[in-house]
Amino acid sequence: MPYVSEKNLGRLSLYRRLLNRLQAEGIRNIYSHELARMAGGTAAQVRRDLMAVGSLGSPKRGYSVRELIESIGIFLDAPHGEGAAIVGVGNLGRAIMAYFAGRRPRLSIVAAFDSDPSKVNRVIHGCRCYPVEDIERVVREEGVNVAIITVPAREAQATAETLVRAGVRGLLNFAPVPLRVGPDVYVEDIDMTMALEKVAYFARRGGAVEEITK
Amino acid sequence: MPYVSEKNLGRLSLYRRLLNRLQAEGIRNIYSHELARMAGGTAAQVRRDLMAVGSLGSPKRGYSVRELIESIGIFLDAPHGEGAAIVGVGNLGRAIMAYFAGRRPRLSIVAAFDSDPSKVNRVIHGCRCYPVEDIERVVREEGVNVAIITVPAREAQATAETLVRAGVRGLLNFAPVPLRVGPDVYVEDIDMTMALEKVAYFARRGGAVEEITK
DNA sequence: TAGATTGTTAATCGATTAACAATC
DNA sequence: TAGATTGTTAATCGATTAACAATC
Repeated sequence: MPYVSEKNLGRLSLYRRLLNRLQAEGIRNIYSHELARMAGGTAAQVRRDLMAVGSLGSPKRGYSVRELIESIGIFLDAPHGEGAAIVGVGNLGRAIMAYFAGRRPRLSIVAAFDSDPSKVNRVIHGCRCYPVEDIERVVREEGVNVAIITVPAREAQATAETLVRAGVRGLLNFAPVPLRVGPDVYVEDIDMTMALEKVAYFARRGGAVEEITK
Repeated sequence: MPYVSEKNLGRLSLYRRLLNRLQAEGIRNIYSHELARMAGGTAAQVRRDLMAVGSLGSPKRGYSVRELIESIGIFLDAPHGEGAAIVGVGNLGRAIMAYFAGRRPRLSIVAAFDSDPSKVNRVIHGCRCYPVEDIERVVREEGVNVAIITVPAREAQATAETLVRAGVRGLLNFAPVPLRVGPDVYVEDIDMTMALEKVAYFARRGGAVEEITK
């Protein structure tokens, strides 16, 4: 399987969503420059990205929407679907659970954890909430490989360590602190404060600096 | 004022947060390699980033924590503070309002908008909720320059256009669609689906690919 | 065929990393 | 002074962009 960079991968995820919309509209074929316009990139970049997943375009008809969705799926998705855990069922945690609920059958949140006894054992957005003491047991039992961290900053590092100990190898971190984990664990940070400060800064400076996928 | 890239700027935002914590602990000076370890980067990179804001380190004592916080602030913050608007007061919108509520005096959410009449005119997390019809009026009156978009995907583009018409020059977009705006408007996308798919992919591939600020 | 698009290679660009003299 | 750290320049790296022959 070929190597793709993080940026490539992000764009593939975006392309798939756009392609799904096109398919729903009954569109069967698409040229690289059309997809580029929708995604906010260049045609050459789209072609390069698609090459990475083994694209099969033709100069006459461009790419088959159906085939692209399929090959991106083979590339991106786990063969038999994947279940994620979420730790921290506060405002943000619940919003994220609602966001992902019933959206992607191949990548869904299958277990939630919180230290607050009043939240434990309830079912929130269709997902059972366990006490944090059960992280290791449930993660192992469910074979969970990725987790979302939405706990307060001061608990984030300990939470990450518990998850990694239980076998998690990918973390999506919403806590505004860098996590220290081993090199075999992939961490993606979503730092909303940083994002808003960036927006405010560049808005003052007069916009520009086209951002495609970041 | 010197130019900094988006990545530079993001790291500055992170450094400031780390420095604030150090200051609270009574630490007065710090070396580049110490800050680098906390932020997950290299000492050389930290020095380069700090140079951009006019750092004044000394080989003997490193950098003054107080001075760094001050010069990053001068660089990052609007001179007289800045108010942001948020459009879409659903689960995610409310969570984000809670997240930013009372946290940063220099960058706070001052107005919320929703099309649902049952939400309009209520005060949510200390912030008044207006009908979307009032966006142009309120944004102009409050001098709002940046906005957060948490509306459903199909409404995102129209929302962005309304905001830009009202004078907004920076958008933080949580809707999973690329926004088409003029080159004088800065857009930062936070795409949670893409983020989770990336984590799942690289977790399967066996982690690695150190991410510092993304 | 003619013409637009594809796959692929070469040139460009920008950011990170390495190196090192200047400094306290 | 000796030694670690700083500011700054040069080398490296990787990704994007431009170019173009091959294709339908």
